[in-house]
Amino acid sequence: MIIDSSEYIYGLDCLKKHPIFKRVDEEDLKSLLREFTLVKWNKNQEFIHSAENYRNFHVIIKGRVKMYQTDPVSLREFTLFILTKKDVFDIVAVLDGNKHTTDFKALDDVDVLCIPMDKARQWIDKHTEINKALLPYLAHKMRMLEINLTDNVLSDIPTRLAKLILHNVDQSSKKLKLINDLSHDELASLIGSTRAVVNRHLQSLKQDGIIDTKRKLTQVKNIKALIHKIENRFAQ
Amino acid sequence: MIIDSSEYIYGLDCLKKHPIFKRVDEEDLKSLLREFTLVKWNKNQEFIHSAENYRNFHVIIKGRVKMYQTDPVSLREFTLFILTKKDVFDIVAVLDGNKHTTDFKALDDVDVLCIPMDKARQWIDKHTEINKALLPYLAHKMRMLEINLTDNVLSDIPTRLAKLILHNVDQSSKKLKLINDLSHDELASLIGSTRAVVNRHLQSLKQDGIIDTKRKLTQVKNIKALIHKIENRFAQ
DNA sequence: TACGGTTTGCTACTTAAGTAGCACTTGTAT
DNA sequence: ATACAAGTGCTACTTAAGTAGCAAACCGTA
Repeated sequence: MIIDSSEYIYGLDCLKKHPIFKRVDEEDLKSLLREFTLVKWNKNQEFIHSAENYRNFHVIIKGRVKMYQTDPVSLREFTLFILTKKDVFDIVAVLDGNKHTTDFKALDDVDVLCIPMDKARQWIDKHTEINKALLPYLAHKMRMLEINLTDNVLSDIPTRLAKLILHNVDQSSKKLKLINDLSHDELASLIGSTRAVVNRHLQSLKQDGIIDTKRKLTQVKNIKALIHKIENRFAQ
Repeated sequence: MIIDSSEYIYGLDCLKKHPIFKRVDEEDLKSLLREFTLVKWNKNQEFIHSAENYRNFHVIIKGRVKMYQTDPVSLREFTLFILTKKDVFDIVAVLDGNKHTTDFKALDDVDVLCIPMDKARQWIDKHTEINKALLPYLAHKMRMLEINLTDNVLSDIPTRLAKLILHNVDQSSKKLKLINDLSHDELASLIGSTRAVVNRHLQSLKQDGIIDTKRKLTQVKNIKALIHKIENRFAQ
């Protein structure tokens, strides 16, 4: 990236505010930024793990990226994370050096800062102070994955769906964030189910007055009832 | 821990060979070891996350510890990891400082090195070189969790069970390790199912000549057929 | 405004996972 | 040696998840 270009200034501004990078010495940050490229992805663009251009490390500046895996037998997809502004990927592949069998897809028009894996690895190796920020970040992701795992393995589909919605309600505005405009197919992929089944249970939530749905838009009307549904699975 | 006690020598020996601690300067390691206590847990002893004595960080020296979560509604348990020699826990709680809703249970008689969470945190903060070993360790666990998640959410139970067995076959000896002597209840907890269902499918694997089971002992007889079962779920 | 692709809503059907219950076996402690 | 707890094998039953297929609604755009 060329110094003092508009991209450079945009990128530097983002990294300075970034929870992982903000404690890095500014000169080191600038040297790192020179290695980055600013890349724009179109909505719905996909990045399959077997592809060549895959071996990069990314910092999301704008938009959502879903990280998912596909079951080779059933061909069904499961979304591990919806990554957004301030997320980085794929940090696991950077750290252990192995190829990840994970695919990525842009859910919006996306801006990412992009750097080859081995350069990222070298930089981390030299600037070990970054580890202090990386470890809590990774720990947080790990914890989310554990919750995801337990919820999705032990609960039935209506409960998984209710939990998915509850976890994505903004506490203050009471509106859905991050997943509000996803299709039923995408929602199904988040809870390991299928379009038809998700639709079935969304209808049921709608009938109970708990949510309101329009095309690609879900809103919560009654959070208390939603929580009650999760906590009293057997009493319905 | 008292310097040069038999416990101390045992502990130092373990840490020196430990993938996470072996690169730490020996004097630093000794100072750390003085803060540790060697604790022995009996087989089947449980550690519930709400309990007080829970706020420690541990290094496993001997035996297996299962890390699991319980669904508060169905009361069914799901095993996230079977931790063993050279594993540490709970590193996530150390790193992000939040309480973990995870429980632990000793599957064998277990020896652990034990240190209060906040002391572990302080020590990591001072000796940042440990992060270089911690990050790949955490990344590896994360990757295992992702595989666990995708497998257990997208596959049917016979496939989950077959994958569980396959992932735990020792490539050279062809014998099951880590899970060979677990009850059907414990196996069920590893794939998010129930005892009766696991038993049903184990019988079917047995009838197909793929495995051989005795009380608390499972052996694989035909790995190729096991793999075939996983890859051809629909052609049976 | 007409077209095609995507998304949604719904019905009917199939199948596998979960549940309950019981008898039998095995290991361990007394 | 006996009693008891834990683990296993099995039957019958219930229910919810997945599948297939179709029609209507919606959106962008030619």
